[in-house]
Amino acid sequence: MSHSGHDMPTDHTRTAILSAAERLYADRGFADVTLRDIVAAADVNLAAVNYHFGSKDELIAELFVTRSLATNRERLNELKAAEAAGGGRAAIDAIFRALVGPTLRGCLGPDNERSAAARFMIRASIESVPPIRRIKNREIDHLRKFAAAMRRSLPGRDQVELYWGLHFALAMAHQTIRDSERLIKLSEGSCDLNDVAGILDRIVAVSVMALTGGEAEKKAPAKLVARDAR
Amino acid sequence: MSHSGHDMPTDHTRTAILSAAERLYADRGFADVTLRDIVAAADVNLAAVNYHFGSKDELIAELFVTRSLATNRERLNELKAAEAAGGGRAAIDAIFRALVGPTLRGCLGPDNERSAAARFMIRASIESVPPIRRIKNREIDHLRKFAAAMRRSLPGRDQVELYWGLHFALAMAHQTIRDSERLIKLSEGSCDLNDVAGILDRIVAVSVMALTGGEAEKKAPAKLVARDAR
DNA sequence: TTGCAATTCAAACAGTTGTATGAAACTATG
DNA sequence: CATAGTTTCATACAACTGTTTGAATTGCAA
Repeated sequence: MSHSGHDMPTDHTRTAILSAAERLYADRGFADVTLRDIVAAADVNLAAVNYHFGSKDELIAELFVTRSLATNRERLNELKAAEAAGGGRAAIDAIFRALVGPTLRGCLGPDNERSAAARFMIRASIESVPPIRRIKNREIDHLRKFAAAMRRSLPGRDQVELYWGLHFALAMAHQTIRDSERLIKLSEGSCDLNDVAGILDRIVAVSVMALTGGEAEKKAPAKLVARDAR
Repeated sequence: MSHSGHDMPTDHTRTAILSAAERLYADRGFADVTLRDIVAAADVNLAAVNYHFGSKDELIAELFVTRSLATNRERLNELKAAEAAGGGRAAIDAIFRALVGPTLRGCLGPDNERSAAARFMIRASIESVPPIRRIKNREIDHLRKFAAAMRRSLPGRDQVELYWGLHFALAMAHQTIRDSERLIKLSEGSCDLNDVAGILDRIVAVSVMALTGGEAEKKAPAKLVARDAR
């Protein structure tokens, strides 16, 4: 069989390249990972990359598209669930949780398979390499769905405030993943980066406060100050 | 004259290389800027880089060290001023302002000279290139001074909370600089990235809230919700 | 001017990159 | 078995990287 060759049940070489490339890119960034590094890690021939993917850029693009769709699906699932539970209007903290939870759990969690995938996405969001830049415009449309959910959740708020809240939530989550090393060194280990649920609570709580401001927090989204004692 | 050659009054070639490199690195990142790009922009000979700096890495290192010292000095000046004004204990919002203000103004402000310098520093904090990685450990010591100031400002707080506050403040500032384009696109221009003072107020206000939690905000650090109408 | 060091320059260097090639090895059908 | 199609492999290629070289050019002092 395999006349067209894009869905062989066990396309060993292809998947070996994909997972090796994802892990290497996640660990060392796009800049200093060469095709020869990838094929060495995957234990396949150099020409296999161009044979199966056409070019290095197309390999990166396929990696990014796959993971991007998976992450977006996961986030939207959480969002839909939250909106269904709230009868069309999700609580604002649930929206933030759906937005940053999947990536945060993926990057900081113990599962190493997911970790490579999530860290790859963080790399992709930072190091702007051409094949990814071309695709990444779709992410705006994805975020717009969260902005819409926030509008439904807090209909009174100025939209600008909502955008800033979204922006800050993503900022805190991404920086925590990207630069966790600095936080650990700075705090000399007293900030526990393994407590993913705690970190998620913390980021969500600050994001909610950024929106609800000094007002009485109506929904008691998370126990912020009581959290640190862990 | 010029026997040792490190302080010629008008070392045209050297400074031309430095400023061209800084601008290119700031705009396009370290990955895809070659020495030939730099010398073309600076309008000097290719060999000049190795003659004046020894190697590409040493050029990057000099650029980073210079800007890093300048930024740190600027931040510490603001911090000292705030602590002096408060009699040894700066207000927490003033500490945050000293921490993220210089970079934020430098990157988002209208001044193009400073802009290249500040955006270069952001690049350096993201794309981890070897010559910079070796130096960047000192930044921890620099941040420690701000952690100490925060401890003096809020002596009751758990230190872990302070570290997270510091971390989140930097996260919001950096992401705002790095990914301002996405925020503009997402908000369809309704988030005004030219209002640097407003953005600074906003980041400081959220950072303070992250620390002071749901309690009554004792110092009314900034008018958060009233800001957006501009 | 002469002489000498500092600087600039064009050219070439060795190494690495992504990609292409054509022969070999494999796979499964006739 | 034979044969056609797919996949692998070693190897070569052209382009580009940072760096070096040695000859020109400059600038200034004696």
